[in-house]
Amino acid sequence: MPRAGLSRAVVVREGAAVADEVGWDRLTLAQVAQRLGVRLPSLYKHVDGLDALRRDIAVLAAGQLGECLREAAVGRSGGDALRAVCGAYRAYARSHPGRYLATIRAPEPDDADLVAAAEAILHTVYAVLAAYGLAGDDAVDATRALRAALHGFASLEGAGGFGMPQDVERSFSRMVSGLDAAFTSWRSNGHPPVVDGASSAPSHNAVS
Amino acid sequence: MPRAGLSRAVVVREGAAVADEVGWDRLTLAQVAQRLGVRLPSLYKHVDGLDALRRDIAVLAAGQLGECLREAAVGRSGGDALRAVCGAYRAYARSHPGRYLATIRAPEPDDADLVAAAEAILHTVYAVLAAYGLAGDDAVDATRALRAALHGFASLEGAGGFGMPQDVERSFSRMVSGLDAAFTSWRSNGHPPVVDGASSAPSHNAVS
DNA sequence: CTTCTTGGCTATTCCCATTAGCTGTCGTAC
DNA sequence: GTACGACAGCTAATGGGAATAGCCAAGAAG
Repeated sequence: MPRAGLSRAVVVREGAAVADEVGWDRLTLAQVAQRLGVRLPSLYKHVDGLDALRRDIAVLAAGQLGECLREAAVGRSGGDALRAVCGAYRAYARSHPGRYLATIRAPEPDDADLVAAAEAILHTVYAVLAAYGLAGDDAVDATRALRAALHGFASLEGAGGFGMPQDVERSFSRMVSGLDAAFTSWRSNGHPPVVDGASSAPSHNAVS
Repeated sequence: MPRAGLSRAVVVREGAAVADEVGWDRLTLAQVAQRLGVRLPSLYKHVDGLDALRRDIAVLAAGQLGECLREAAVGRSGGDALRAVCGAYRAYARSHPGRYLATIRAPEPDDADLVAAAEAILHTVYAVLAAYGLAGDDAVDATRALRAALHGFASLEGAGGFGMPQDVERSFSRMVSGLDAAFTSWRSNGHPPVVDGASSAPSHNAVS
């Protein structure tokens, strides 16, 4: 019975690799064990089951993503920084699709490590937005819009949702330009309430 | 052995309900069968397994979402229509979280029904964008940005990603206003390439 | 060398998806 | 009204993954 030299870090790293290759939702302990040349139950000596492994991968990924964003932002500001951060975000999502999806799940409030990693990302984003003169509630709204646009783009791209032949790079570049323009004139006035679909007209179809 | 009166439509409807309640990724044939008062293998008389059920739910959901968007857009134009459509999109995602996620997966090109449902949605979006004078490649880019923003917002909201106390309604309204402004001045010039995170600086961390 | 810790193992249980084959039911033809 | 055939739902069985319990040897500590 030669020792395999496992550790939590090794298992998590391999789990992240598996997630990137087969997809976040198809991540399986069996696959991780096989690739480590070990029987499945052995993993339980290092990780508390599949859910715990997912959480650990999320911590790893959030840390890596945060580091990528920080490196992209450093030394730049304004639209320059925004472009760099957006590009780094998309690059990470493309190169590590499994890890990337791991970063989306909201952390449990009592999960200190994951919360810290998420806050590091937020910190970089706030720094970028500060160059636009945004702070407080304005910054919160802008951050949400930025995250939505970036995550939506990365997520749809990863799911193969951009089927049309037009250049995806250009679409992304234009979206980022739109964000830049929006943040440049990001004032709190004149935002009429959005009409809710359900109340805008009686529904004839079977949506319950 | 009293007949349960099942049919493909009934199974798919119940599957959609289960997906909304327990989550798209936790959808299980066993749960659907139990709620229909039937043994699991009986479902195979109406549906070709779990993957096929997921596809059928996707068709159902895409049709419903498309109908909601169409109803929201009818009789409006410009920013008015944009607001209504965005609101309807988010309302659907909130009220049917499981079905909603089903609509994201890109349809197989040979899946006529699903492609048709997706194109119906696209048709409504194009109609809205036409009021901004957008067509051709401009419309494609704008559509991608719109879908990214809407999907990202809905997805993050559904995942509990907006943890801060600030009003989410207002954040959404402001994002839609940003889209409106962006589409109003959506010209094809002056979009410098986005800097890729990996090439912007040597990476010190272990991202592979 | 002895001892204790512990990493990896086998064995087992449970749950879900899937397939094979049986049987009772219901619509239909006569 | 009865016989028949299609078929809906069933039981049984297989395979795979997650998780737990308990064994046993490797390797460090003394």
